[in-house]
Amino acid sequence: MDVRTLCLGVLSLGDASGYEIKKRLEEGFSHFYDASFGSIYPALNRLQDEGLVDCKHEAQSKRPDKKVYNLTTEGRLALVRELSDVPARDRIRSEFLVSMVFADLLPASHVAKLIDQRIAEHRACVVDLKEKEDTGTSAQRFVAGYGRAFYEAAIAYLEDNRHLVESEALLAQLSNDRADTGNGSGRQGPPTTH
Amino acid sequence: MDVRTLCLGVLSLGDASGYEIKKRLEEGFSHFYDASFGSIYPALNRLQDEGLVDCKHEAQSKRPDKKVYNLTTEGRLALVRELSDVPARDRIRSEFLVSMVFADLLPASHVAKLIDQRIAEHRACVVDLKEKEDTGTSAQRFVAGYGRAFYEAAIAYLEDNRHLVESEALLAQLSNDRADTGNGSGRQGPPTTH
DNA sequence: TTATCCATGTAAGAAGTTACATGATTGA
DNA sequence: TCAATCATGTAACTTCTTACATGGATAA
Repeated sequence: MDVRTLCLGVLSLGDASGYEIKKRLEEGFSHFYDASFGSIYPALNRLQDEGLVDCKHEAQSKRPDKKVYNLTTEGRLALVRELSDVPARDRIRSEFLVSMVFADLLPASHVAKLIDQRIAEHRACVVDLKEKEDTGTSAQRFVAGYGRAFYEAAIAYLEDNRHLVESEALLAQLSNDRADTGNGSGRQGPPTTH
Repeated sequence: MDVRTLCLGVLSLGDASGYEIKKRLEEGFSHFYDASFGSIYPALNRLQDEGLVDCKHEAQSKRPDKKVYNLTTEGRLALVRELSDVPARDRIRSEFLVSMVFADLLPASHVAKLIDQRIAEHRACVVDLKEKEDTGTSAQRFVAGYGRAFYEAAIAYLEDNRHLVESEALLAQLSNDRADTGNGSGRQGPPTTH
């Protein structure tokens, strides 16, 4: 799944310019996909070369022409073909979770702050998604609800279990404080693997 | 957060070769990060050039030398510095959710199959993570639990709400069947934006 | 006998981001 | 006056993946 397919998808919901496609992605997809202008504009030009989209120029005063794209029949077929493929597994890159794995290398207060921030962000996402559950197609509401279910579960988990990483970080710190003559690490040696 | 930092992180849990780093990432991080050999080996060489890791060659019969890396003091500092940065937002690429947004372009049976598969995959993940909650550091168990909370919430949501996309797909199909004289799309025109 | 594990590495290519160029309009 | 919105586009760069090269050992 690449930016091209994403553009086709957005266009299947209504004609749009590159600029508008970006906006609609931000509104409807930002929780699980995004794309920059630097990838959208070249993608649209290529889609047009390949006959998957059509484009009408709308002259504007003192601004570049607005190029409003629409799906061709071929484009719609290409989209359906793409969506019919078995979807690749979700790819998640979470720096937050990486930080949590290594929480005992960080000051306990920092870990607490990271978790506070994360909970606040997730609460904001819940509010955002609640609004979206009142708009769009049934499918869009379904996806918004899915997102909300995730954020709410994450908030509950973090609140219930944060002590696990916060107390560990605290212990590691104490151990570091005592270990001024040590190797600079309060951690135990490597876990015996195998 | 890049592969380099990930390598430093894994090494903070114990010395390892590039090959072993890959294995440990698969075991402990695969749900929210991954890396291929093609990125790990060059990363380790660069880290060594920069003095962030050290390396001992272990001769092996009939195989390339095993290069066992360990963090230097500088490397440990670099890791802590990296983890202390405000983490970037999670990046999630979910082809599954994209397919769900456009569910009404697909046959209802296909949508049902996608959801069945997804639920099965998530159940497998839950089993996998439950095991991990019995091993590793407290922080690793915390992260495994976080993952499990997510998958369980996702399963529950999909089971409770799948009818929203499945019936929509069915309706769209019926509408398509009737619209043989139309524009090839059973969809309504673009939603009025603004 | 076929596949998987071990073990490292390179090169080509894909796909994207960031930063820039251009520039009027509008709201705080 | 400063930032944001609208509007498209290019070029340099980063980062990662995929595929390949090499090849013995071991398990199904």
